Amino acid sequence: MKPTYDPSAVESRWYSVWEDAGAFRPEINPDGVPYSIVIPPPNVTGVLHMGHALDLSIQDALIRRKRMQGYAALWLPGTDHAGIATQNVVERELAAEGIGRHDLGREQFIEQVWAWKAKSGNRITEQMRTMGFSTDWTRERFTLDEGLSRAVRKVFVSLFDEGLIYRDNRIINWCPRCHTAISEIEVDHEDEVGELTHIKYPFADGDGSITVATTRPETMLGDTAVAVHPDDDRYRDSVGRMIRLPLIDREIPVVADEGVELGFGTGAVKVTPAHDPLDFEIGRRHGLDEIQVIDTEARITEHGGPFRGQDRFEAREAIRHELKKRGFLERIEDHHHSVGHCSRCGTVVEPLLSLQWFVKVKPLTIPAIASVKEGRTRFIPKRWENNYFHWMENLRDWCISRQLWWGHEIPAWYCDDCDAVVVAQEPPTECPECAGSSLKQDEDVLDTWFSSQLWPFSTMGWPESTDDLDTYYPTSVLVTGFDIIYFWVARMMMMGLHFTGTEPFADISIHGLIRTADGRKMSKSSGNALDPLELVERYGADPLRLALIQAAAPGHDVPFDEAWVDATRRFGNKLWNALRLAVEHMEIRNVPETGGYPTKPGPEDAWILQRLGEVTAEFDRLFDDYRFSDAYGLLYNFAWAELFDWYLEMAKTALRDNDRAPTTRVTLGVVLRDLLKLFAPAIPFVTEELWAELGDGTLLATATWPEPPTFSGPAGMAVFQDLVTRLRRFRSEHQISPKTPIEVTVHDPDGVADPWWSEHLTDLTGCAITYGSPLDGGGVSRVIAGPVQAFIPLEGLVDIDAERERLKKGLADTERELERSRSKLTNPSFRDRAPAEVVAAEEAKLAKAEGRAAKLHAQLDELD
RNA sequence: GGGCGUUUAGCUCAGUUGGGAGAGCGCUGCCCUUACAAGGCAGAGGUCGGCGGUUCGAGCCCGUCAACGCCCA
Repeated sequence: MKPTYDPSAVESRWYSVWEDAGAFRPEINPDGVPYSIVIPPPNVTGVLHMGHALDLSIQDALIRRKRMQGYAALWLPGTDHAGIATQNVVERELAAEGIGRHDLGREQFIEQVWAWKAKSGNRITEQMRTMGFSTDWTRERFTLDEGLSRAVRKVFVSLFDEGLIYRDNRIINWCPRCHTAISEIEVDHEDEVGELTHIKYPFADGDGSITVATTRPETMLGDTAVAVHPDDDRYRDSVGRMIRLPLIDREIPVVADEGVELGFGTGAVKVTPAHDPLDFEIGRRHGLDEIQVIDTEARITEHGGPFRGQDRFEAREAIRHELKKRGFLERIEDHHHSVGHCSRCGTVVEPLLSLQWFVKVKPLTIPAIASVKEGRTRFIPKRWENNYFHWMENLRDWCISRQLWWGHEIPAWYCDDCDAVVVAQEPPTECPECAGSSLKQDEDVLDTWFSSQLWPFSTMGWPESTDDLDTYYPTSVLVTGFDIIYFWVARMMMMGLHFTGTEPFADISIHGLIRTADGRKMSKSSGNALDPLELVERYGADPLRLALIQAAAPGHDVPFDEAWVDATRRFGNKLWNALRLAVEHMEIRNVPETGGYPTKPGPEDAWILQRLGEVTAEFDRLFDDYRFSDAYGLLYNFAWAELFDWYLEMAKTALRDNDRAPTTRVTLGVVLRDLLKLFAPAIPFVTEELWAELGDGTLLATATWPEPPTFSGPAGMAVFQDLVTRLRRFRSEHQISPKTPIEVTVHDPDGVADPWWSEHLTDLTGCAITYGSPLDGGGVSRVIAGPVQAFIPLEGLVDIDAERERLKKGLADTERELERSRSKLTNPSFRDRAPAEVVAAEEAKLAKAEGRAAKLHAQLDELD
């Protein structure tokens, strides 16, 4: 074994071994209880980012542990087709060659996208392999696979037949750069300082005017009314009068509508039904014309008169200028408001009146809300369910059609002869209304989320009735970031319940976002994003995984500091060397994969075995509660602070004794084995490599989960450790070199010290130990550990005054403890009301402190 | 405006049945002890945001104020 841990050497070796062994397939545990997770499918265009790394590290830990526990554990991988993102990527590549997608035509363009996917689409899955994630690649899925596409068509048609999908003219969010409609939640609202333009709208009869305020003066071209609140006294007399729209000279009415916000601007608002959702509703209520003045390129249409052809922002300035020139502009003031941007490309979204397909979501939300309310699916941490409820309860219909080419084509056909709309899973040959054969399919595709909302069951074969669907659906847990609870989790709940009659997952484990060390959001554009693969190169995949898992408290954001990866890599080195000590210097090899615990462990062996049992139980409890960071924190500290710092050192001593060596060797073997097993779900590579050195030739990835039997360690262990620490501190405080021998007489009136102590004490503290009566005299001091005292002749070692100071400091500390205990115990209501065991514990504490104080007093007297 | 969250050691954060505050990094002193100097040993450092309340007892429960953050409108 190399003297230092080299992650890259270790990590290149194991992935193919595991895969070849079929370790990632649930069939490896043919009799196991099913346990399943579907991966949140990353974009096929994407590369692995820190968020994926965290999300997948958690899932891998879950699935690897369950696999070791004997479950038929399925972790199903795959990617989604990411409609807009992928189309953008390919269009950009073509643009570099001077080709637009319309030059190619739809069919050829789609071929290009598939070619691109074949070439670069597996990048993220390669990265997943580098990270060591144990997904079952034989079940890999893609949202555009034939089976998943069939599921999409089936769902679309069913929802249409049930009246839950409809086509209508409504205001949608249009991205003028991506040239498609997007849904509400694909719009990012950002607060911006804009300008509120106050415009004078004169009455048509020439008698006075009404002032409206708007952040978007360019939309006035499409105004078809001015609206005021019916309760607004200021405008009571204006309602019903006509206004002559400036610049356009159209006559429009003043209407009263409760949708007008009383406090905003002047209380009178211009109404542009074709370009604002609220105005649209007002328009429908009052039968107003809907005049589209901005087109899909965000340019002014022919209805915009002189401004026709101008970009919307250009037109805004031009219109302001013209209004001012003609005396209609009253004033412009700064105004904070929120502006919608396309979450994909950042372009300001344009609300447009447009004919699109929608899902009527309200009926679907009801069972999805009930599932969580009634606990059939639970969020972890629980508080995230509030966000879920809030969103579900305020959900508006979902615009699902996208004006893209890459995606699932909408299974709707329009008859040229009779205007019938045919929605069907397979292309119809003739129109069911008029029997005409001239049918044209809808040109749009569906929102990518429409297919990924089916992911937990479409990947398992639905709508076919497959073995996988029977066995692994519903899934056990969904692990994801809170940022896609709306996009994905909520919709999977609705669809799962509606189409399979069951919740798609029992638990939803929510983790936070990875942020930069100073708490900011990582983003490609600001250049502050850490690349997980680069971190893997520098520190190793295992250290990155462990750092992520340990840093991520449930549901909280993680300000990620690279220093953590460095720390976990150093832990890896520590682990490496602990195993190297055992294997190479203690010749512990061929440890059996399971069992093998010693029947008659020595006292130090029994101690570490007891701790192993306690830590394993606690680890399992934390892990089962999805508290991964706590679970691995516990294990990390057990390994380093107890096993390595104490037991390994004690084992060196025990191994010199031929009588004790065999059980110590056995103990060390099984404890290290179980430690490797417990760590394996988080750091699979290095643990597998170390097991190859320590073990019996089996694979750790498919080994059984540890269940150590109960052991009972020596009662005096805590006192022993306390004594060791205090003797070391004595050295440290007096600056006595470790090489300077110290003769210590240990006095043990209560008989807590076992014979095994002395050799360990010598090795751990460098003190020569004799048991005996207290040493008297001024030249002697002592170290006190519980009932045990160690007497140390000071001659030639330490200065008496320095020792007096040390003792006084100890006495002061003890007296503070005494004071605290006494004040509690003298309080009668404490004795009355606190549980008996708490009172007893406090009394024991007091007695201990009193004994310690008395000994310190005695010692100080003797020194004087 | 509504909802959620955060405020604990110099920094970043844990702390789920209320019973004497923890980790990583950083810092101080000593030590190259043949597994590991990517290390060992010992240590310093906290009025757990402020105020009030419940309780024998509050980082933890309740109220209130303040600062910061996220989501939604």
